[in-house]
Amino acid sequence: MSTPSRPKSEFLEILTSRGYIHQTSDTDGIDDLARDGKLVAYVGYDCTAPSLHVGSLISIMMLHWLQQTGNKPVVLLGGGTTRVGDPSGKDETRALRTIEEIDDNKAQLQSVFARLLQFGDGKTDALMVDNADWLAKLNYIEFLRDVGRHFSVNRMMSMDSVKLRLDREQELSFIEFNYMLLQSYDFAELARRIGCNMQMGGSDQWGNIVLGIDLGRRMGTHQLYGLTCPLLTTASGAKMGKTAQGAIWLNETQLPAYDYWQYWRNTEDADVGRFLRLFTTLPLDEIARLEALDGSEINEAKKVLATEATALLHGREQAERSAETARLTFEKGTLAADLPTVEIATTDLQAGIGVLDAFVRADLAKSNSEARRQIKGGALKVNGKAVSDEKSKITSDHLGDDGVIKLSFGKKRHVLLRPV
RNA sequence: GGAGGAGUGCCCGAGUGGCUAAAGGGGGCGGACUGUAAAUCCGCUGGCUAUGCCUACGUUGGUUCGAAUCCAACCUCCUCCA
Repeated sequence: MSTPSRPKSEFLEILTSRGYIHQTSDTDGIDDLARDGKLVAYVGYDCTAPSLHVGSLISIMMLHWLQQTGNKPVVLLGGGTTRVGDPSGKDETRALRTIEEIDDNKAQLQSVFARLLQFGDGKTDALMVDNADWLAKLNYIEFLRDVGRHFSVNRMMSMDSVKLRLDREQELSFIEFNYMLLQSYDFAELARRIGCNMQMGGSDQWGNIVLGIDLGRRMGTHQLYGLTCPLLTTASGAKMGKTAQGAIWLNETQLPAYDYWQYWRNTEDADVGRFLRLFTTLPLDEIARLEALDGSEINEAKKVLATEATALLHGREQAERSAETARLTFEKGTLAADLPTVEIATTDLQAGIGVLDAFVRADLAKSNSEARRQIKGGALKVNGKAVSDEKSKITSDHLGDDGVIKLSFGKKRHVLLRPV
C-alpha cells in the first residue's frame, strides 16, 4: 500500500481528510480511477436483521461521497451470502437464518439507502444488486472447478477470520469456511456483470476483499481494488451503536428519529470532531471550529452533530423536530408534546393504574420487579416527581394541563401517557 | 472407533450434598458529581397477584428429608490415540 502525499482525486481527498480510510490495496490506482470518474465500487450488506445500524453507516457514507465525486456506487445485498454466514470478527457461529427471514430482512433494509444515494440508470446513479441472483443457482461441482481451484486452503487457514477461531479452539463449520469464497466470487461476478472495480467495507472485511482481488486476477477480470474503513469504537473503547435499549438502527420503524438524535447528542467529547467528519457533510473548516469548543460549549457541537446526522438519515424536518423536543425536555424542563407517547384507556386511568404497571406499559421497565428495583434507586418519576411508593396508583388526577402524564426513567428517557 | 477432559446467570469464572437466586470480575442500568460527555464514587443487575411462591447451573431420569454439587443414560465441544 502506498500513500501519495496528496490524492489527485476529490474522492480520495475527501475520504482521507475526513478519516474514512483504514487500508487500501493500491492508493495510486484508486486515485487514478477516481479522478476520471471511473470507479464502480460496491459494499456488501448482510441481511441478518431488518435494519442496518450505525456500524454500517460509515460505509454508506463512503458510497455517498463516491457518488458525490462523480463515481458509481453499488449496494450489494447479501441475499445469498447471508444464507451461509460470515465468520469474520465473530467468536461463534450465528444461528442460520431461514430464507424467508433473510428475504424479509432484505426488503426492509433497502429503504435506508435511498436517503443517501441517488438510484437510477445514469452513469453515476447507484445500483442495488442481490447476490442471491447468482449465488443461489450455483452448481457445486462447477463452482469447485471454476472458483474453488483458485483458493489455497493453506492460505485460507491463515486468514484472520479462520485463524482466530482455530486459535481459540472455537468451532468453525464448513459452511462458514466457504463464506470467503462466495464473497470473493461476488466481487469477480460484479466485475464481469457491471464493470465493478472496487470493493469497500469495514477493516474486518480486508481479508475477504483481498481474496476477491486475487480471484479476479486469476479469473481474468480487469484489475480490482479494495478500500477499508476503520471499525469504529467510541473514545472510551465501546463498540459503536450499542446502548441499553439495543442497537442504533437506521430504519425509523426500528428506532425513532428522536432516539437517533439522542444517540448522537450523547456522544463523548473526545469523539465529536471525528463523528462530525464521518457522519455529517459539513465543511471541514466548520467542523474544526465546532471541535475547538471548550468545556460545556462543546454541547453546541454535539447538537449540531445530532441534527446534521439525523437530517442526513431522516430528513431535515425530523431532525429539527427532534432537536426542538430535546430542547423543551432538557433545557426548558417543560413538556414536549413530541416525546414518545403511549396510549391508555381512559377507563383504566379512572380506575387507577399501578405505578409498576404503568412503567411497564410505557416500556420504560421490562418487568414489575425491575420497576420496583428502579423505584428503590430513585430512577422512576411521574410528572418529574420521584416515585417513592411502589403501591401508589396513577389516576386521572395526574393529568397535566396538556392532558398527558409524563413518566421518566432516569434523566433521559421520557414517555407520555395519553388517555384515549 | 478407543482413552481422557469440559458444559454454571448477558459474558468470563468460582462453587463438589443443606448457610446458593449461586463468590469474584466484566458488561449493563440507576443515583451522586457535571455539561443530556468522560473519569470517579455509591446502589442495583431471574420472575410473580411477594414476610411467600415459581423458574434457573447441557438434556432426561434416579439416589436423598434435601442436588449446581452424588449416580445413570444421552447430547455437544475439546485433547490425545487409531
